[in-house]
Amino acid sequence: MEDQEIRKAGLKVTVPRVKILELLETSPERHVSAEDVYKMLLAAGEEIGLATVYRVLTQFEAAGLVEKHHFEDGYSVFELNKGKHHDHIICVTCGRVEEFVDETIEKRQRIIAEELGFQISEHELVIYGKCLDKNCDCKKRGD
Amino acid sequence: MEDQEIRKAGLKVTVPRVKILELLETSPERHVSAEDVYKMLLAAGEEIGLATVYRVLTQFEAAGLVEKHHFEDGYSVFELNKGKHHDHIICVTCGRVEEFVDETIEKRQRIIAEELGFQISEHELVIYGKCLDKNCDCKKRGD
DNA sequence: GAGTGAATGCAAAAGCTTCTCATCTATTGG
DNA sequence: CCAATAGATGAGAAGCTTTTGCATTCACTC
Repeated sequence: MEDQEIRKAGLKVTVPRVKILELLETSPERHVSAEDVYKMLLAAGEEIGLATVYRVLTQFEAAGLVEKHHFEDGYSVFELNKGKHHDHIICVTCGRVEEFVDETIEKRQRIIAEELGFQISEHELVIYGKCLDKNCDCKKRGD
Repeated sequence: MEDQEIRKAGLKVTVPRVKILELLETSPERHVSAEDVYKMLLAAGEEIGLATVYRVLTQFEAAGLVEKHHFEDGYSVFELNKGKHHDHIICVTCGRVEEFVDETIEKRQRIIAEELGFQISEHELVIYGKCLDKNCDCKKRGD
């Protein structure tokens, strides 16, 4: 299970690494900060230091197991790498994050980069807006 | 000149504000960090505190005079608001920033937001890549 | 030109993230 | 199964960017 992925990444299979990977795979919220992970581990009764959480997430990122994003709040969020690229749309009211992929946008980006003489290594598109879903928690709470 | 814009923003016309706005208008690099601004002011012989630079830039942003962006390096960069929205492509080698606008991408974003039930307030698209321009400083330096 | 509310500078503090280092642990070979 | 060792961890210190508190100074109004 998780052990193999960690081993494949060239890392020793340790309790913190297994627990963090497990947590990323089972968390209801895919996009979590290091602090979130730390708190969830504490809540689950795991004694794992915040520094370790940062180290492990960084290693997982280097190994391609997770992706790191910089949304507008100043801290980073991590998510399990599902293998397929996608962009994000975030509700400025409730913070809900939705993912999407649009081949038209992807294609235009490649064309633009070429026109400007760049060789794309990656890109990050984030749309901010208000989610209009009546059933969203932020509507029920009225914030 | 600058005085009017500052006054229009509902702010008193002070030396720090005028100097910072001047600097943003004349700087060869459009995208600057607070630290950059601070250092440029020092270099120009101005005695303006870093805290003031942050405060002024934040006020300018609130007033719509400048825009703040979060690229991948952990700190924020500011640029003069020219009025028309644009996205960025950044060279991961030399840090050069180019701006672009693509109506196709803009349109797709509006459609995606609508489909997902969001009302767009803003968005940020950043493409990272290597610039292939032989004349770019980063090529000449060979980094 | 005086009065007042806002702006500034400095230092301290606050977030997030990384580093240091002593201690502990997973892995390997015997 | 155990010892040796390279690597991992935890706790706190430190680093960076950004914000805040407060006494002082300044811009605008009358």
